Amino acid sequence: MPRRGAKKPYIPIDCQACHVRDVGICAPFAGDAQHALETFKTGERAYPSGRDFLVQGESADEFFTVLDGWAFLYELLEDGRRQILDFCLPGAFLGFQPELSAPVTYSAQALTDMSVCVFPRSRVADFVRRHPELGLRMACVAARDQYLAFRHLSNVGRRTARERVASLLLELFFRVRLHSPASSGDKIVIPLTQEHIGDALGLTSVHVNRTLRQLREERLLTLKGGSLQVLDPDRLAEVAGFESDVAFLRN
Amino acid sequence: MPRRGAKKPYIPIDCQACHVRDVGICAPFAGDAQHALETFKTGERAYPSGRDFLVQGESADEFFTVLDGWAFLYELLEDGRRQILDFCLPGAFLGFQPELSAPVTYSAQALTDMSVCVFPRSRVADFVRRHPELGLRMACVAARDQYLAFRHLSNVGRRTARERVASLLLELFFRVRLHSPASSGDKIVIPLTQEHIGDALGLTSVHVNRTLRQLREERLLTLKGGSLQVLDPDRLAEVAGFESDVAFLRN
DNA sequence: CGCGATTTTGATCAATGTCAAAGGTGGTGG
DNA sequence: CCACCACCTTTGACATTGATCAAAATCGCG
Repeated sequence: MPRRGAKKPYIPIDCQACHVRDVGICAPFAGDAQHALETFKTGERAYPSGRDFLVQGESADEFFTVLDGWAFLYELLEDGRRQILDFCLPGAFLGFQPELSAPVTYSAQALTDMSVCVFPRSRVADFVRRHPELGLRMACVAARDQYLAFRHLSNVGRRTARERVASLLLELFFRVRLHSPASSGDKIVIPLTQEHIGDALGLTSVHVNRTLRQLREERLLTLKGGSLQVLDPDRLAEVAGFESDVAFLRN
Repeated sequence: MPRRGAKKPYIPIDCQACHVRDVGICAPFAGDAQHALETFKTGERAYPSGRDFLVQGESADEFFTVLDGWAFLYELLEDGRRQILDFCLPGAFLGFQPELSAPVTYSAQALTDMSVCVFPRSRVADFVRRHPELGLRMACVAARDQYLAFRHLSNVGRRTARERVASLLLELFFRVRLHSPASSGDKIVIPLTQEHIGDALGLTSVHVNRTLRQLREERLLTLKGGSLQVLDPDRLAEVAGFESDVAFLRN
């Protein structure tokens, strides 16, 4: 159980300079409207790798946009089994709850050192009243997250281990390349252990390992030391059972 | 593959009389604000049991609130495997998309004869601008749906067949009793086949059957002819691995 | 009464989990 | 620079869950 400690101090920064300003929750405030957003956000904050910055059942009075680094959302069963629900990359919006004042329904842990943009729950209703675009935008972002959760559910419920692993890695491959301008190569950095992959896919890390070996032996991909290399994207997509649509790409 | 045909004619009705007016998307318009909603909704519509009223990949220019009856959302893999994503009861809001003009990302099928309230996508942005509460509300409802999808994912990814079946049936038991005022007894109507249950839980209908037999033999529940009787809610909750929280109840 | 859909059951099989141990790897302190 | 440690990966042997295939029983309904 990773330590949880005092919150890092806030580091206010202006939205104009933000590299995820056109993405997620912030997209509707392009250009001149951006100073409005600055009145809403509380500031920025950094979390070290491994930190649980949201804990299932505890109350939180803020939500976040990821600025840098990776995180993941997860649920823990009583006996310790863990299900990873989603991987969060820069631009992801998280911590928003069905009831604004209710405790959080999932936990979130930093996978790398990361920084987030912090918004106060207490002022969201008021802010949305003055900027209705934000409300609609949050609904759209939530709908997209639902879509991703549904895809994830289909993977876990109806696909084989092989298909699941191929599907997750390919999806992450595309998502990362979308965000990193230096996205040319067939290699990305992916800060996951095989245990993370297993917990996301409903598999044992041991079985993930065997599956990865198989995919490696077929020269489809390489996963080693936090670096994923996709050798044959087309054939991998076939294994993953992707239909033509790669629509989940945008963020 | 169920038939899909001409749309049923619209049946406009006033919101004051609506029995789900305090629920889902409509909740913020309680009382006098309700006539505003009436200017937004297009009308009502009926679908017969078995009808696919949303089809993955097709475009739709409307979204819905369920008024009566059950539906389910699902995804189909190329080879016919089906994953049921969610069961929709009266009050459920569905069909809203990450991009307002994009095609639907899942299919929806009526489980019983049902009626829905229809909203036009084309006017939502405009309406939200005039009624910001709706935007926030949609975001909250979407967040709740995400919570349910996450629970579902944890069930499928990290629980045994026995736990999954217990968990799904207990959840539906509570959800139904919440909505039907005559919710006293230990018996509810549940229009699912064992195949539906399997497709929701990532199991074979054969295995669902064996699991149900086991639960029946332990005098935990009875599922027969569309009627679910929960004989021992507490012990069933234990099997399902529910923590104390039954927070997912509200709609 | 008869038909199609669903449920039930048995026999067998395949995918994935469990347990255990042996390599690797990177980081830290001496 | 080395030794050690914690954590991760890899592999093997074996156990178990749930899938598959097939057939019978049952049910709802026209």
